[in-house]
Amino acid sequence: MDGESEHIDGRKARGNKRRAEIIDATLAIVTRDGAAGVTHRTVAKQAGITTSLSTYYFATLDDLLVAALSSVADTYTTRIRQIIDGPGDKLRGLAELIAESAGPGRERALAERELSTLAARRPALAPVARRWRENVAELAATLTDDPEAIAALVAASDGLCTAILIDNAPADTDYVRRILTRAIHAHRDAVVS
Amino acid sequence: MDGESEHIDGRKARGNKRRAEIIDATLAIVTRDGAAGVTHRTVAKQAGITTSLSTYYFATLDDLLVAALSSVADTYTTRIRQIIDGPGDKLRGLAELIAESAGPGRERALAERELSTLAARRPALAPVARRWRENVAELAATLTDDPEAIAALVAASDGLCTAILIDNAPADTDYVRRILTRAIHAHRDAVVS
DNA sequence: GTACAACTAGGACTATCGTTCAAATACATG
DNA sequence: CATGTATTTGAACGATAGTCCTAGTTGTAC
Repeated sequence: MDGESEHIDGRKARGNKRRAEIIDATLAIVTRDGAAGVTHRTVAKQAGITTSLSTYYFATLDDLLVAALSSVADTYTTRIRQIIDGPGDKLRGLAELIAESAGPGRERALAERELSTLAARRPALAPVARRWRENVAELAATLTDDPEAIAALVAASDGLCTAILIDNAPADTDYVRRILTRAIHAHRDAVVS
Repeated sequence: MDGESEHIDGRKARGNKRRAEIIDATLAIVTRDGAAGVTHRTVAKQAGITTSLSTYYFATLDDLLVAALSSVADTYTTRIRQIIDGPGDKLRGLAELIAESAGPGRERALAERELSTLAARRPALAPVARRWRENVAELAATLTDDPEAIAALVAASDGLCTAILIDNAPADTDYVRRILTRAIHAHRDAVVS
């Protein structure tokens, strides 16, 4: 709550490596057992360290969850920014990113969703959880000026991820791209009715 | 797993009232503290009963969570079916339902999302969690034959709920309806590019 | 080397968890 | 009333949780 919370985050150089290890272990746990499985003990065992060492770097479990969610969000932010700044078909890039949730990226996407849901309860997680949506919105903003089209694309992206994760929906890139396109490019005539 | 699991579910008439009370208490807990806050003890205290009575009706915590999620899903199923069978503008009805997530229905929608996310881990919850999407798809099927349009509407509905719950996005009914319309009614020309 | 801060280990304290159990109570049926 | 079943209680067991504490180790600046 107060300024004292930094005295743990800002250790020295060597400690940051440990921090990263602990965060990775946390994500492995979220991946395998869900956010509910994250405890100082399980994380420590996963990381091959003692329990107290985990509390040394993350005084409370919340600190640890915030750090883990931030790490996942950073990964997605980087990926989307590559798509935005890249030369190719941005919608297709986004579609590929989404479609990954069905394959190798499933566990990571699941972890992200789990932590995002957690964010609805813990204010500290909220701003981090919002980043994914903001990034997609930014990508959409390069394709259209219509704010509703942007909102539609963000909603479609999120809904498609859910469909893939929860519903095991088909995750063909072209298919995903067509649905994304549908959201962002709608004729005015069609919208009226 | 075996047939023995029914010997608790199918008590007598009086017991079903208790069951309903316990489920309501569970939803109240999920609403207030999230799914992680659901324990036999917290539920029992919320319901004003003893802990062992909660285990009497729901032998395991999973049983209780399944029952709670089923209860929420039933509510939504009923609402959507009213919209489908009703006379009015179905898309508007859906938009109203979604927009409710910002107001009085927020807690309930949050509970549903929380339990749905849980479903990704617990197979017992998965079929129940799928119902909401199937219902929306059924509604969409009354408006179009295009399977991609149906998928797009389901994705948009889900994404809009998320936006409202996590992002505190605007929840104006007309606004929501316009975005839904955009998903289901897209011109072929627009889709191409 | 000495001193000081960063880091690590191991254990302990208290709390709460899921679940079980034997005993009590309520209720219906005879 | 008697009897059996459904319901309810209160307590308990073993397991695990978050967090804290003390002592030991490592690394670095002087």
